[in-house]
Amino acid sequence: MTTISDVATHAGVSIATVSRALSNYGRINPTTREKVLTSVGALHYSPNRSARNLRRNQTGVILILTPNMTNPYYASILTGISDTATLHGSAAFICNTLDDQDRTIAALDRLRQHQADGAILLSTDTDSTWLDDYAADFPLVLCSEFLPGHDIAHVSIDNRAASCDVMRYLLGLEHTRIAHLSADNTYQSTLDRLAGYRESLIAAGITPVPEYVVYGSPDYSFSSGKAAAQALLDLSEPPTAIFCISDTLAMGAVVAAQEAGLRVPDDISITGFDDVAVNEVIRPQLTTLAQPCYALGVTSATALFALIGHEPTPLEHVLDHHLVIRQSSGIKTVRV
Amino acid sequence: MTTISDVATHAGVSIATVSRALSNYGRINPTTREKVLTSVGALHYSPNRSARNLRRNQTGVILILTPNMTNPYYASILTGISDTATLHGSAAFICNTLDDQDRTIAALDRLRQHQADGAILLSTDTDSTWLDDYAADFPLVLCSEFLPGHDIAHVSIDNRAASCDVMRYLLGLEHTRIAHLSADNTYQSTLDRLAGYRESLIAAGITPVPEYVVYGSPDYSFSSGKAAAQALLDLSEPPTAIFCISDTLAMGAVVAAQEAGLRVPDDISITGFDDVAVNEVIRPQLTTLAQPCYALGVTSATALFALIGHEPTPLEHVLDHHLVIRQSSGIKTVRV
DNA sequence: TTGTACGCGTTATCAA
DNA sequence: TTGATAACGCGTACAA
Repeated sequence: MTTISDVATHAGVSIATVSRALSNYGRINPTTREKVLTSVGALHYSPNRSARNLRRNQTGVILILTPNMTNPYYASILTGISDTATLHGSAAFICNTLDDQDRTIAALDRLRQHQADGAILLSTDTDSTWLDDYAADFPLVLCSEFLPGHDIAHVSIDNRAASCDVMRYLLGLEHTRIAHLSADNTYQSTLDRLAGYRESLIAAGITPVPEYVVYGSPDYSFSSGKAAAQALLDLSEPPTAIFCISDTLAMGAVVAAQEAGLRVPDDISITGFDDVAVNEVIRPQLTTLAQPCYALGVTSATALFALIGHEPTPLEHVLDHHLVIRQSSGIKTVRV
Repeated sequence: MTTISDVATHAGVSIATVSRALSNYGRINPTTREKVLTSVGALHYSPNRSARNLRRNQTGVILILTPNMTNPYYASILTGISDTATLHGSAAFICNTLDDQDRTIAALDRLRQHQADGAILLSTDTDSTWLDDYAADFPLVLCSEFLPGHDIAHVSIDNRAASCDVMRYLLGLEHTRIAHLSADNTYQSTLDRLAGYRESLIAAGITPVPEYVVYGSPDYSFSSGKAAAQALLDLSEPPTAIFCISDTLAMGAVVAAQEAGLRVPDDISITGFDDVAVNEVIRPQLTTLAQPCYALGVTSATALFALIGHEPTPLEHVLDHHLVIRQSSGIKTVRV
């Protein structure tokens, strides 16, 4: 293990000089600096981060907590965060929490242990009130999801408005029997999308049908989407459009419709949410509400570094969304 | 920031006693121990990892380097690694390298900087000879891919044998015009699968047709698979079966075939590789060669911790694979 | 059984 | 412009 004093000896200077040469702190003779850097190269020296962190009381590391890597929705967000971290001279390390509270807490405890400067959470159930304790003491940003009424910084789209956009589109296609394929979790986004759905129906003068609201699994699995959609199609008066709150659920709905002998979008319209990359794989291609994933990542990380640097930053960041119209939706046709 | 001496003061003992109470080092009076633990709880004390790491010269962190999070193939591997790390009292942090050499090197430099005890690489191009330098100095394990002829620990299946299994299956279905949809990278797995394909043809007395070997993008993208498959279907004598070296490529091939008006598997058989979870989404469901992803992760992590602890561990771990027969393949039928 | 004191490798203050 | 030196918080010989 080569240390700073090895370099000092090799270069014939003091450790203070080596440190200065490396961190550009204070004035230093360019010639000395060169000499030091040569020694650094010759000895393959890298500063010991533990020692540096101990002294500086900061780590140059941020943590990203994600419930599952399977969800393609996170891919661009993670890239956005990583890129921004690099720009700030930090590393972004991802922790796979698998939606397990013990793992989540274990990861967040790394903050208390001075092993990371801050953390970004990629999913937050609305009952995670214990988060307040961490947010009070450490830089924390919630990405995509957040806890209303809590003073924790968060970045997301306006899910209610986005939901209304989807509904405006479907209503414009003359659909009146519109179902909502939600998920069995308490994410704020889930609640907001449901609220937007209900509001839009009422605003259009349509009485919401309770049977038209069904739920997939908490993690939006394909099979749960398929099952929930099948239940809808088995109704005596099935919907002519299904508004799904994730692309994976929508894929399940598409397959359910096809297996029921229905053509998408001729017989039934199906829309997704998020616009994940896998969408290109499924046929028909999904009409979906696109989230600005990369920007969500960048914005979250930027806010986090502001918190870390004790710079002012708003508690709430709302990013723009847009509807992407593809093949899985169309104007309502009369059944033969 | 509460430190060990705060706890010592609060408990009315010395810092040595606090340290002993926490790390179970040496003899300590149970009563004193209780007293200390009470103070620890009251003060919400957590040891400063930087200080501890500096002193112990180890971090309790391993790094996982992954080229892209989009690839569902990695999901179970990552879980296997994380679970094993937890068992060893370590945390597994994931670095998104995006297949970028600078990012990869930056991540690996964390080892030299004493910010991680070891690393697992989830993809390795065969020209990454600079890896030897790191492997010589630090615990390193290659998962799924490896560099033949280099002394770096690795865990994978026998790709050549797996390829032969796929071919034996297709040949048993009486296919003779079998194409190979490979990828434009130099992964050892890619080369091995191609070798198994060629060998099997020759062993079956079939002369390999150069036009039947086509290439998708280095990262196995859906669209590249679709394009490559289209080229195959445009041949004057198109294949009756396409052996793809990834599920994503196979999905592309399926769509290409369908758009060309072919039925899968009636008109053409298509097989994938890996058996990633998204497979349940695509119809027809893919026949594919399943890799033991979770076990690959567990085995890699176990080997890494052996290296970290200077325990003996074989350089090469070969895990079992198996063929999963689903809907995308069938017996060769005569075209009408 | 407990406490004192040194050192891990840095950074940063202060004096030269 | 440089060097000596005191922290940073913890673990652990060694002494008590």
